[in-house]
Amino acid sequence: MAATIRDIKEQTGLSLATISKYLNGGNVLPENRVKIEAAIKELHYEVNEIARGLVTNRTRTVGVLVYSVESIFIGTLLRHISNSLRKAGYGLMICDSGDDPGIEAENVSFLLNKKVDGIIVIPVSIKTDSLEMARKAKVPVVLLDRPSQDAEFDCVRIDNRRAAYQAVKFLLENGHEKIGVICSHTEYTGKERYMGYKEALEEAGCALRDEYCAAGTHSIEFGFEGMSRLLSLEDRPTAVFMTNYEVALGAVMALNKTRIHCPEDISLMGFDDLIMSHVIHPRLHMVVQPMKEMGEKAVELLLQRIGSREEQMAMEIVMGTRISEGDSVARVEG
Amino acid sequence: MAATIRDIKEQTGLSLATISKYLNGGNVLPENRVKIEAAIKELHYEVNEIARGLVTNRTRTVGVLVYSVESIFIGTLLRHISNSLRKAGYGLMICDSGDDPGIEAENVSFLLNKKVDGIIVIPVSIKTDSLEMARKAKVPVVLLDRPSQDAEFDCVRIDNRRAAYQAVKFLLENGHEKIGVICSHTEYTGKERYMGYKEALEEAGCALRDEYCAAGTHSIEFGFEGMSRLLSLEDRPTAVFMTNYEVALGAVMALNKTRIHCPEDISLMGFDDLIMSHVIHPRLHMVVQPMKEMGEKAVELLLQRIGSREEQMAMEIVMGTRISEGDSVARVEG
DNA sequence: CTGTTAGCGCTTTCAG
DNA sequence: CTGAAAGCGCTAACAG
Repeated sequence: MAATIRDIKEQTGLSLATISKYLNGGNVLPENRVKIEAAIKELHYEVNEIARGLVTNRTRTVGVLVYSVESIFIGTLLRHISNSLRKAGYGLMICDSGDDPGIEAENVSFLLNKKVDGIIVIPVSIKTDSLEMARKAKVPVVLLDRPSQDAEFDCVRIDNRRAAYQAVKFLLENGHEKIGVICSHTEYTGKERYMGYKEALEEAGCALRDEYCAAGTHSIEFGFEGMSRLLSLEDRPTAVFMTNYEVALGAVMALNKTRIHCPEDISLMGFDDLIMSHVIHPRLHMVVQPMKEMGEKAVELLLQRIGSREEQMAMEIVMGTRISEGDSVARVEG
Repeated sequence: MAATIRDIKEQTGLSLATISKYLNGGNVLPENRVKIEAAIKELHYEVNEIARGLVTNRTRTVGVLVYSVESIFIGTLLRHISNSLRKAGYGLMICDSGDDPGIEAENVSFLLNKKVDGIIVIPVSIKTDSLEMARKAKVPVVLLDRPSQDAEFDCVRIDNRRAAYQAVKFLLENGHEKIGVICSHTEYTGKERYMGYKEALEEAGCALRDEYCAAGTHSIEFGFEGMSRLLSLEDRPTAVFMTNYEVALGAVMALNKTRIHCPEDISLMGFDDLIMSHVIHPRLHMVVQPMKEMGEKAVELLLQRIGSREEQMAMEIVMGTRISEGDSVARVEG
């Protein structure tokens, strides 16, 4: 059996209270501090977090609820979240919702049952009914990547619409007028990014052509299909905006199946700088979100909420994005 | 505050013991059962897992230690593990080792501190020193995908060497003699798969040509680089075996940059049937491992170990693989 | 089958 | 600053 605080008591002759106080960073006479530290070392003592949790009602564990653990985007975010949490001594309990709001709700209740101190969620949708239980239980929740419809929860995200707007504007500034888009019309980020695309075109007085918009899901499959569709058009676009990482992967594969070259024949603008970017030639121009900072901020905000007793107003942290330039956008003459 | 077993006691007039017994599936008089159930419903009572854990020394939580949470292969495995675990009422605490054995060791100690009931690990390497602490603490460990050097731990995996052997044999049977390989020489699976490749060629009496072996890491980047290298050879191979998913992705991208076509000009054999397979044209022939079954088996074995008190001999579960046929292998005439 | 009684290992008043 | 004592919410003997 592992050593307990009681063994330390025997070893040092001090009382439980004193030892506990030391363990929690309280002030203890130097000589006692030395004794305790020696005993801890000798007995390989480590605090039993479970017992501590029972009395403090804190488990030093946070739940992380993601819409799909298979997504590369999520994987990257997860790495940063996990690192930050570890640094703070917190563990993370992961739940995969499999893109299903019903499972998401079940997972919330599971996590509450596990008595997590807080929950970071990358939600399936902006309808966040599934999170009501957490609110009732007064367990802090921080949304990541996607906000809730009514801004009732803290959220860390980017301004998807503006990011897309800037990306398309970049294409416009390079003389492109026939700009296609491959996006998702089933998810929040995809829809927002489409709106940004639309606004940029409208502002520039460009006609919005239905056939230039390939709307499906944020998946490699659809990226492939969408790009194939755009390329087969009689009057095909001179530039294409791909609204997420998976879409861009599939789209580039589709392009590579053809004789059409980037950037000579067609310009490309992607979203999210993940592993692929080091592989694709030419290097893609793309919108970059600060993944690391987003993960860290979400953790920071959550821990802050966990730390403060009183409830506060929900807040949104909107991170900036930038366009990383590659070699995939050509200048065309109007 | 949430209701406790004490509130149920007040409500029903029964003793703690009876209620606890009911909660743990024991036999209780029908009338009492009804009373208890009514009280539970009314008070929204839920067991406090923390308190239970303190006395039973079980947390119903297992640690999952992965070499990198960003890998798509891991993501897929994670989904299956997480599902199985959830079904059994277990939570999973994830730790990302970032491909670093040092961090892996730290994570083990972190998980032990969190009092997980067992650990599933997809290890950084087959040198599993980092797991010694778990063994000492008598916390069951099940390895997944990669075994430990000395087979000291339970393990669920495939026979990488044989799987590769069969894949290459398939190519040989289709008349190919000039077969290239893109593999990793830094990781266990890559090395094993290379060995399988080698054995198949030797058995068939084919010469092993150094320039046909592109050895690097299991990454998209290296897949791209390796394939580029093979394609640029004067006397290039007629078929290429790509020993993992990321490598195959990169390799296909490299191929698509050229005028060389698959399967007319070159045949391809991949490894792991993940999302990509639905996108790449022609559909790849590939070695398929039973990801779902592997994840499930690992969980099953671990829970079994957790359940039985006595220590048993380590066992290996080696799952079968199969070759999924696509359109990427052409028959060539010897 | 049910109730009583002890704790699990730790924190936390409250005195001293 | 330190110690004694109570108790977090639950399970596990052991009687009855």
